Amino acid sequence: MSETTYTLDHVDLTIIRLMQENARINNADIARELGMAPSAVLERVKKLEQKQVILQYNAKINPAAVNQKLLSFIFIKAADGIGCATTGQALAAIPEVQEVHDIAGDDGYLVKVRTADASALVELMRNSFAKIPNIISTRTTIVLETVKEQQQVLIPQN
Amino acid sequence: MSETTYTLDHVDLTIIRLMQENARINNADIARELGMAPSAVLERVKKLEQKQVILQYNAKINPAAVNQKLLSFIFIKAADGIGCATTGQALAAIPEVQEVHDIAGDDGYLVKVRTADASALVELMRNSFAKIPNIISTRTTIVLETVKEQQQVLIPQN
DNA sequence: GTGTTATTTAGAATATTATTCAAAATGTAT
DNA sequence: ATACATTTTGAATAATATTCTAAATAACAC
Repeated sequence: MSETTYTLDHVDLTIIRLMQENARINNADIARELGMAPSAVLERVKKLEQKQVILQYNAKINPAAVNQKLLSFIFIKAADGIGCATTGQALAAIPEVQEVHDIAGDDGYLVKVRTADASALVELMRNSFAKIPNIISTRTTIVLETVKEQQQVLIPQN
Repeated sequence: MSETTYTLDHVDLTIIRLMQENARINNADIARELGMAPSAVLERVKKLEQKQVILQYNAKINPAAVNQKLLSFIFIKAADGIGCATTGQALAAIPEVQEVHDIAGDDGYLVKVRTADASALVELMRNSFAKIPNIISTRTTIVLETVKEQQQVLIPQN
């Protein structure tokens, strides 16, 4: 047990909903919202962490503040065999790469990358991407403006 | 003052680095790492929040645990005029839409969407996307497997 | 350089919050 | 209904955040 099938009740869902919006909310505030004791909330949170429902708590940093102003998506065609994840792994190892998705269609990956600017992107592609053997081709899409970017998932009400 | 240009020193960067990985880290632990007093760390954190360097604290929820197993990227071609952000706004208003990026090239948006499954995606496109006037065409890419998905930004060492 | 002012930090005191734990309550299965 | 397991409560305790004043440091004018 303990991984895929863990049924979340109303209490769990409320906790998740609140913590998604503010990971530093305290147990008393959650407890108030739910009409239960803080210690019980703590138990729930611990269980949610253990069951890997809550994966991590992270601070969302303004990319511009740390000089990562350019966001790009890169489609990568790879010569990997079926089920061979080498290229994906190599891409994931690059710190500037935030996301690597194996996509349906043309044996490809969709990669999300943050760099300071266009020249830093070029440099990254020359230095890091070019070193990955199985990459056949890349197609880069530059983001002009991000209208919305949230990590939060839609939580059912129940 | 207070928005774009706020220079981050070594202390700020260390705080950011630690909080990115664990938003619930306590001030004493940060202080220990930095060799300074917890109260001083608190001041720094407050300032980083105020300056919008730290934007939010959020819990990363396992999408599968809340029945959002399908991740898709959708390219959307829109008939918006230059600088007209209506379509982007409309897309951003959809709860299943996690990201909306205005991309260079073909007057388009790249949208990241989470749904329970393929039929829920179809339903979402019929019900929500189809109601947005300026959308000319869409091209959907289904994610088979996510190799990496992090929100964390690369922090310079300084 | 000196003096002046503003900003940051340290450290102790206090307020909040997390955590523990035993007992009560609730749920589950037989 | 009984037995067993799980969850919750509420009070006690531990840990942490927060406040505040004085000291230290930095920034700046002269």
